[in-house]
Formats: sequence, C-alpha cells, structure tokens
Amino acid sequence: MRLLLIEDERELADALSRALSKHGILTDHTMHLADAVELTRQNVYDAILLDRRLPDGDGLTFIPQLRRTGTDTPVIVLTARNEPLERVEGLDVGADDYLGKPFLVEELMARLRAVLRRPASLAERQIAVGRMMIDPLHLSVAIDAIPFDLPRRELLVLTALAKRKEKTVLRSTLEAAVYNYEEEIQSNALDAHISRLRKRLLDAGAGVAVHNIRGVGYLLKEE
Amino acid sequence: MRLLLIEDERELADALSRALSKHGILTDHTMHLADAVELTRQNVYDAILLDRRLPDGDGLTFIPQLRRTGTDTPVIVLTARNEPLERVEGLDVGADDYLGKPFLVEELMARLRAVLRRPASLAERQIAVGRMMIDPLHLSVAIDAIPFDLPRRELLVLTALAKRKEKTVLRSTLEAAVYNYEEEIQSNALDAHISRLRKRLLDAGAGVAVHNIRGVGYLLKEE
DNA sequence: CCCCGAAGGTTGCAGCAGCATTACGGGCGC
DNA sequence: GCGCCCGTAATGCTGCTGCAACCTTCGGGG
Repeated sequence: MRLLLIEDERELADALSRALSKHGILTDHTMHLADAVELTRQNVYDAILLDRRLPDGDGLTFIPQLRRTGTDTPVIVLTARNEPLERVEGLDVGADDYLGKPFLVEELMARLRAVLRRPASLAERQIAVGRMMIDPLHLSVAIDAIPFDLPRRELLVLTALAKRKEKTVLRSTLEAAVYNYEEEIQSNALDAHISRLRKRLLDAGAGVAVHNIRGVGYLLKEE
Repeated sequence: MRLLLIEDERELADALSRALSKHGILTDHTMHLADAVELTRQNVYDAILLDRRLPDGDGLTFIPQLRRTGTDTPVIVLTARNEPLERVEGLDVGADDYLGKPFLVEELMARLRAVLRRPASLAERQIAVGRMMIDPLHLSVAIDAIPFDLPRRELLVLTALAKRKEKTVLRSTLEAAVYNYEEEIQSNALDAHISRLRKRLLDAGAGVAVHNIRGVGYLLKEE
C-alpha cells in the first residue's frame, strides 16, 4: 500500500512514515500543496493524509482540486484544528475522514482500513491462491488458515504478485511496489527477496510458485 | 510501445533508454532536431521526449514543425529550463507535458501513462484472437485464461501482430516493433523468431497462426 | 510443365544477458 | 548483544538470441 503524506512538520512526518512502514505501508512525503497536486498526477495512491495548516495555505483547498481531476482517492485530514465545525468543514469539501492531532498510530491505521473498505477498493479484500489466503489490506498471509509470517519486503513482493496472480508482473512494477522514491536500489535486492520468498514458500508447502519470464517479469502460479 | 528521445546528453539518453526498456518500451534516440523530423516521418511513435537545449536550437521549435505535418503524437518536454514562464511557453506551443530535470524515471512513466490515457490510446485494451488473450500494456499473454510464457522478442512480435490482427503487418513494421536503432540486425533473426513463435503457438494449441505474405509481411489469423 | 532465382522457414551453435543462489556484514529492534 | 532483516556482491547457470548454413516454397518465364 502506498500513501501520500502532506505535512509540514518534519518530525511528525518522519515518525509517521516510520510507523506506517512497520505496517508495510510505503509513504511519499511532501510539505507543499503545490507538489501534492503534481504527485497525485504522477502516482496512484491508495490514500492521502493531509494536514491543514501548511506553508502554502489551508490543506483543505487541496481536496476540491484533487476531485476536479477525477481522482477519488480517499483523503484523511490530520490536523490540530479539530473543532466540530472545522471537522464538518473538512468532510463537506470531500475528505473521507478527519482525525485530530495528537492521535494514535493505531487509530490512524484503523481509520485507513475503514476508508479503504468502503468502495470496492482497488486493494481487493482477500486473494486465494494455492493453499494461501492473502489479505493485501492487512498485509497478512495464511496457509490453511494458519497465519504465516513473512519479512516486510517479501510480503510486499508476494502481495504485488498475488494482486495479479496468474499474470505476469513487470519487474519494474514489482520494484515500484516494494520501494518508494527515496530508497532507490542499485543491486539485485529484488532478486534476493524473491529467492528468499521462494524458499519460504517451498518450506511451508504453500502450494504456489513464483515463476520468472526472462526479460519480462514474474508471475505467481498455483503448483 | 515506442518512443523517440531527442536529447543531446549521451549519458542521460543511455540511462533513460535502459530504464524505459525495463518497462518494455523501445526508444529511438537522436541528438539533432533535423534528424527528428525525418524520424517522425518514417516511424509512428507513441510519444516523443524532447529536450530544449539542443546543438541545433531550442527543442521547442520542433513542436510546431511536427504539428504542421498533422501528427498529434504526444510530446513531453524534458528540460533543465524549468521556470514557470518557460513551462507556460512549452505548453503553449503544443507540448503535452513539461518535466523539469532532474526527474525520477517513475515520474516520467506516470506522466507517459497520463498522456497516453487521454484519447482511447491504441496501446491500451486487451486483444482477443483465437483462444488467446493478449495484453500489450502488461506484455502478458494467456491461452484459455492460462498464462502463456514467451521470450521477450517473440512476445514483441506477437503483440505487434495482434494489434493489427487479420491485417498484414509490414516486415519493416515488425522489425521496428522488436528492435530499436542501436540494435540493428543483419541476419534473418526476425524470421527465426517467427519460426520459433509458430512452433510454440502450435504446441500450445493457441488457435491462431502466423501467415506470410510473400514480399510484404505477416499477419495473425485465427485458425 | 519444369526450372530457377528469390523469399521465407528451420535448426544447431556459441555468446552472453539475465536470473538464482548464497554468504557476508551493517543496522535495527527487542 | 542477539537475532532477524535487508542490501550488496560474487558465483554459477540457464536459455534467449543473433547468426549462418541449409532446406523449402513460391511464382514467373522459357
């Protein structure tokens, strides 16, 4: 899952990014509304976290702007301006949720899940493949209903493959699913993850296999 | 997908070509505007990437020239000249997008997708032929909904034929779909790929056949 | 109707790009 | 400080791919 965080307090932003990454969520961060518009054009985010008090204006002005481009990505407003009237204001202009600072990361996670559940979201509910059930939303995996723990990166690879199971996923798509901007890689780290993931799937008897299509990408297939 | 890259910094051009090729995109590269005009006459590109500061003038002058020939191929300007006024200038002469250097390849990809999305682009959509489904965008092929792996070059041949199924595709068009400039070939490599592709399609019972029109080209037909 | 040249088809081979695997070490969390 | 995760790099291997040699098919003209 990939979020856009629009927030001008660097410390909070960093802390939040770190916290979310523990949940397997990639976060792109910007401090300016102007950049945010660009970023949403360039990327498909699962959700947007928006501060109100920003250097270049009230974050709320961003929401109509976003909707006008036809994007219905959920927006969660995170702000100290948490008076009831201010909340109404926020939701009226199209925010999907409104969360007052300070807040617990767990609450944010819960609200995220809630927001993503609403429409038949891109992030599908559960994917069954082989003897596995994969839940891209909670980033959890089970084999025969028994939870199956995976390291974060391998989990991201697996869910990205599962979302398009039985179809080839371009190598570049996988890279985008596992890494965000700041963390470019220059080695075969992705290959290494795939190798380790394969071993784990094999040891666990998951009933699935990761195939390579030389020069193109990978695909997840039942055995 | 095939792009024309007009850019005088060799290193950047090479890096970009390599990056794009990972997305299954072929790139033709020239350093001169004069050549670019010729190239667009001889080839059909899905999009054009244009630098401004070139040895033979401001790249922007190329856009009206191109439009006058009736070509509406999207043009994305890539340049260090990224002042707001310069952006306006670029967009006003007919560029479809304007991207300041340095930029992230992912951003370029996103903008490419955005630009190609506008008209119901040729590149999109899935193609059904015989018992096969071909997805030129994801470079994936399935027979009876079962994924069908192909080597990269054969895949490119097949998608090029599928895009004009039941119609003859010139031999030169095929060559252009499979190879870009830097990798000229001097043997019957294309014939070899077609031969190998035919064998694979036959073995798999794909329900399609590649026919030859002597002296002209090939066509893909249901059996 | 057959002959012949040209276009296309097939296939073995060698080179190499791309992939798989694994060990290593830094780093972070517990 | 112990263990797990993760990026890096070295190594080995697989099979795609360009090439070329050889074979087949096609079509026109004698």
